[in-house]
Amino acid sequence: MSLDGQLPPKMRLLRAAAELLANSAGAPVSTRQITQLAGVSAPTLYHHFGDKEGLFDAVVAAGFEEYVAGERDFAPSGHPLEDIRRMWDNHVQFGLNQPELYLVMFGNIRPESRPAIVADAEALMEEMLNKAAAAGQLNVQPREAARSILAANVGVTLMLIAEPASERNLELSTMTRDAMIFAVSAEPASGAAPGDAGKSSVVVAAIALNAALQASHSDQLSSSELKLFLEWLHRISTSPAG
Amino acid sequence: MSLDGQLPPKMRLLRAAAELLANSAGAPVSTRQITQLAGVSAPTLYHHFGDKEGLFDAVVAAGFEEYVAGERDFAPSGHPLEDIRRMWDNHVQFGLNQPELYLVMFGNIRPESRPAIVADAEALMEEMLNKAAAAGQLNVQPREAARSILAANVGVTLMLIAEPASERNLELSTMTRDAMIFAVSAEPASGAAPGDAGKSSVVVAAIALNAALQASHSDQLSSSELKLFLEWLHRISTSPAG
DNA sequence: CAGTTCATATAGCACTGCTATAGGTGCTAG
DNA sequence: CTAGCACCTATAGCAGTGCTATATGAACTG
Repeated sequence: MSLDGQLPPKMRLLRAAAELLANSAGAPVSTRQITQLAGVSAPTLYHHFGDKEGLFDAVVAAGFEEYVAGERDFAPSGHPLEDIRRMWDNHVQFGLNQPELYLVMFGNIRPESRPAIVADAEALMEEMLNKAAAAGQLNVQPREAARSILAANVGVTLMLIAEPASERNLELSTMTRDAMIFAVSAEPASGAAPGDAGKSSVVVAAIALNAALQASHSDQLSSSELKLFLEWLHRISTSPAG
Repeated sequence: MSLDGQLPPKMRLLRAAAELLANSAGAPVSTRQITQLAGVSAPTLYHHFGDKEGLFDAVVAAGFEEYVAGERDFAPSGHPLEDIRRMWDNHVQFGLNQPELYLVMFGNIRPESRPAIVADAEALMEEMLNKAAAAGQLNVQPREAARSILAANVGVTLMLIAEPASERNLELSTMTRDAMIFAVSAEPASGAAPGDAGKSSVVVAAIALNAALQASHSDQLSSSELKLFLEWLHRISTSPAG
C-alpha cells in the first residue's frame, strides 16, 4: 500500500507523515514507515526535509495553516467578543478532530523548539481582540488578553483530548471560555455598578483609543509625538488603581 | 560518573532517570544512559520496571507525590479562595522548576496513557473548592470549577514553559488565575448589582448546602431520601436561569 | 545440604534515525 | 548531438535504540 497519484515525492512524504501521525495513537512514527508508505527511499526524506523533525515541522506548519484558515472563515460578525467565542470553539474542535497533530503542536512545546506556532496563534487571537478593544469592550491590553485566553484554550483542549472520547463533556470548554471572556471584557451591556470589579471607564476608553490609534495610522501627530502619546496611553490603561 | 551510595539498584535507576530527564532539554533519554549512570546493566531496568515507560511512570509518580505534598503544605488558611490562588501559583512554580518532568506529566496526555494524574490533580483542586462551596463562595459545582481551573492552570504553565526563561512574565499566570477564580466565585464582598452576571443567591446557597451535606454525612435522612434531595439540589444549582 | 526464588550480568536481536556514495534524470551551452 | 551541470533518488550500511533469551550468583527455606 503506497500513496500513488503522481504527486512529487515531497508531497507524498508530507501526506504519508500526516496520515501515519494521525493514526499513530501516540506511538512513535518511524521514518521507514513514512518512506515506505510514500513509496520513496530513505535519503529522499533527508534531501527534502533535512531531518525527521524537519518533516514533522512541515506537517505541523501545514496543519497550522489549516487551523488559521478555519479561524479566518468565521471572522467577521461585527461582534468581536462573539467572534472570540467562535475562535475558541474552533480551536477546541480542531484539537479534537486531529488530536495527534494538536499534541505535536501544543503538547510538546519547549522553549528551544516550537514557540513560533504559539506566537502565531497569539497574534491571530490578538488581532481579533484589537477589534474588541477598539469597540471599548476590553478591560486589559489586547496582547495580554490574547495570551491569557489562548493559554486557557490550549489547556482546555488538552484536557478534553486526554479524556476518552465517550466521556468528553464540552461544558468544560464553554464554561472556561465564558469565564475568560467575561474576565477580560468591559462591563457587559447592562450598566453595572461602577464600584465593580471591572476597571473604570477611563481605563476602558484609554485601551479603546490605544487600539483605534494603532489600527488607523493617523497622521495628525508626528511619529515621535505618536510614540510618546501611545506610551502615556499605555501607562494609563495599565494603571493598577483603575 | 555513577550514582553511588549503596542505595538499592531500583532507587538508583529512579534517580538516574529523574536526573537525566531533568537535564535532557527535550532530547530523548536512552535506557543505556540511565543504566550506565545508575551503575547497573540493562536487564535490571526491565526486571524492576518492566518497561522504559514503566520507569518513566514511576518517575512521574514520584514527581506527582512531591507536587501533592507541596500543595498540601499551603492548604489551611481559612480563606478557601485564597488557598486556591496559592494552589495555582504552586502548580505553576512546580512546572517552571521541573519543566521536563511537567511536560511528561501534562504535555503528553493521551486518553489511553495517563489521565490518572489529571484525575488526581482535579481531585486535589476539587477538595479545596468544596470548602469554598460550603462557605457559600462558589458559583458552580466544585467538580466543574476544579476541572476548569485546572485546565487553565495547565495551559498557562505550558505556555510559560514554552517561553524562554528570560522573557517569562508571570502576569499571564496571575491574570488568568484571578479571571478563573473570579468567574467561579459568588459575587465578591462588595454587594454587586443583582442583575449582574453572577448567579442568584439561591443558587449559591444551594451549592453551599450541597457541599456541606456531602461533606458531613448527615443521618437525618435515609440514604434514598438523601439521594433524591441531592438530586433536587443539583438541579437547582445548575439551573441555567439562576 | 538441596531447592527455590530473587536479582543481576553477558550477549545479541530487530529496529531506529541518519549518511557516504553512486547513479540516474532533466536542463542549458557549444 | 554531446558535454557539463545541478538536481533528485536509490543501495548499502553505521552507530545507537528498546528489549530479551539465557545464564550466574546470592539469599532464603526445608
